Amino acid sequence: MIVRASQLFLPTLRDDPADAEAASHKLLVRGGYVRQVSAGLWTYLPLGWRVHQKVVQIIREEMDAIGDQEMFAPVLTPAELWETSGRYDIPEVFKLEDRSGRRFVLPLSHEEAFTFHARELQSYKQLPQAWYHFQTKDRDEPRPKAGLLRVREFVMKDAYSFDRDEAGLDESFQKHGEAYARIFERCGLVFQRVQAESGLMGGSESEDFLAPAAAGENMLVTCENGDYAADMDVAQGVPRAPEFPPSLDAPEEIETPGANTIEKLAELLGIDDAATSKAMPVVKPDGVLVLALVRGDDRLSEDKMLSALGTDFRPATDDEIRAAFGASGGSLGPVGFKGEVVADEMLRTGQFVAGANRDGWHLRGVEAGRDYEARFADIRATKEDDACPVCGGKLRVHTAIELGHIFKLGTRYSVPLDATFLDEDGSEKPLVMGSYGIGPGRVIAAIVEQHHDANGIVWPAEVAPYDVHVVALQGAEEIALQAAEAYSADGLAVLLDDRVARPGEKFADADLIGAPIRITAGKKSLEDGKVDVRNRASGEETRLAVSELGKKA
RNA sequence: CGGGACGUAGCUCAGCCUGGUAGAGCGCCGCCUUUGGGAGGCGGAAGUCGCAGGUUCGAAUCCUGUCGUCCCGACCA
Repeated sequence: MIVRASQLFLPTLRDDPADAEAASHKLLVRGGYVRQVSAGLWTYLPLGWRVHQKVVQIIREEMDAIGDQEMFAPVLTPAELWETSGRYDIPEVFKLEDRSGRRFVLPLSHEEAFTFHARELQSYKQLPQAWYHFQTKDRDEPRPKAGLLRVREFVMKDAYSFDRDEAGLDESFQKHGEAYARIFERCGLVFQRVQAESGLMGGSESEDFLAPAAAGENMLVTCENGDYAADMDVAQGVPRAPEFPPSLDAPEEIETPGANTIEKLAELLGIDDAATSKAMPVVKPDGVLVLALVRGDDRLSEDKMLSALGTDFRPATDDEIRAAFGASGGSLGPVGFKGEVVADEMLRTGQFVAGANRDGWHLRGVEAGRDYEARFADIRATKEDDACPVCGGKLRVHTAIELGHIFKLGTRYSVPLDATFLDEDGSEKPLVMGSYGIGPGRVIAAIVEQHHDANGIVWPAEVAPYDVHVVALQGAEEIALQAAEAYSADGLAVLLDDRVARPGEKFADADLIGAPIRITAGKKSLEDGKVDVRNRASGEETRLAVSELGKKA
């Protein structure tokens, strides 16, 4: 196939768009791949849609390879299904009505619709089943960002598996995880498969596929030795051991004027900040105040705290703090606090400096169990330079893009939507479900984040919009066309730049667009019948006769 | 939803502080010249300065409101 640039809607831009910061955002807009319609709403222009279709095709092939069946469910979904599943009141759900007032939602994923169809599964003999589709998802995101990375409407490949039991689900889950790894490998991505936070809506277990990238929204923790990777929200790094001062038989009050941060406190007392504790009062939805306690050099992980409490929470207000402790933030501690204390595991042993619940005073020698009672849980956030829980190596933290997420849903949807089957023993059981999602648009953004240079995009071969970009310089149009035809005859997609433009402009656009191979036909070609073949990624260039071109070159 | 920034030509921006005939570069159209890394010349088209009020003889400029976009945070099946 040969496409002529002179006929193509390919609006490349010389300048970065003013509102872009992420590399993928800038380059996809500049390269004429996508355009923004409104916040979080994007049109794929011809080149962008070609890349999207390539990613879709890779996903389709790998899903089909594990036996998943492609189908297609509507976007518009009756509200009742969502009320039944309990997801109708999620703030991100777009809601609308038809002319007679019947209510609908625009799904943020299709669990309800697919579970609705799974009601037609009746016997264990039909199981397992796995179905998928590529369909538009709408989400009323509070803050779309970074071009294609977080949008309000996008195509998602979402798959749903239906098994008779947990063992079957484990198998389906594993199969999909392996297919996902193959998909991202074929897309040329560097990624990590990690345990993820299941979230309030999810089931029992979930895993993320994270691609390290400068513009990511997730935090990926990896070991320098490559034997540990986890999402920051659930990572269990091992912090260094504190240098404790000599132990005391009982806590001792000490005046610490102005020391309202851990930094100032450690400096004032001349101690290791890891030998202090930090108190953070939080309030549960029922109004009960709980004291979260972590080591002075640690930060509270809100996700872990959420799991430990089993409920949402918010920071306490200054008034609430004063009422409960008789002191202000900066001098708070667990000793004497009449309420629940959730302390990080790191505070289980040792004596720490803690706030005295008296402004300007602290206690040293505070020991859990002796001086206060606490429920222990892992509530500290893992941080850079923590030790790897597997090998003790150093942990590194990177920003990363969530490429895909696979969930064990269990019976989260089959029970409320009454999707059951008859098992071998004649008993009626709910289907055991998994769900598996990939956003091709986000995959594209991640590829660009990982594959670009100062001049533009450097597409991995399997997802490039065109395999070959032929630059026809003035006078060499005929030989350029021959070169294009040589590749096209081998089944490759060719972009032929036949525009009336100067060489520099064509080269710059070719670099920006990022096809793997660039062919240049110029006046030298008229003399020797050869063209320049340039590798976009390496910059290597060779001269070949037109007769030598094609897949082999 | 909290904090911040920005809305002027297709794009990137200046002008606003200190009110007085709307600007530049790139792009676009025509002609000429040039042609292996975003050339040059001449001529031309193109903006109700986001929108609505207000102040003023006069508002892109000052004030108020509102909408939009981006960034940080919260949120994120």
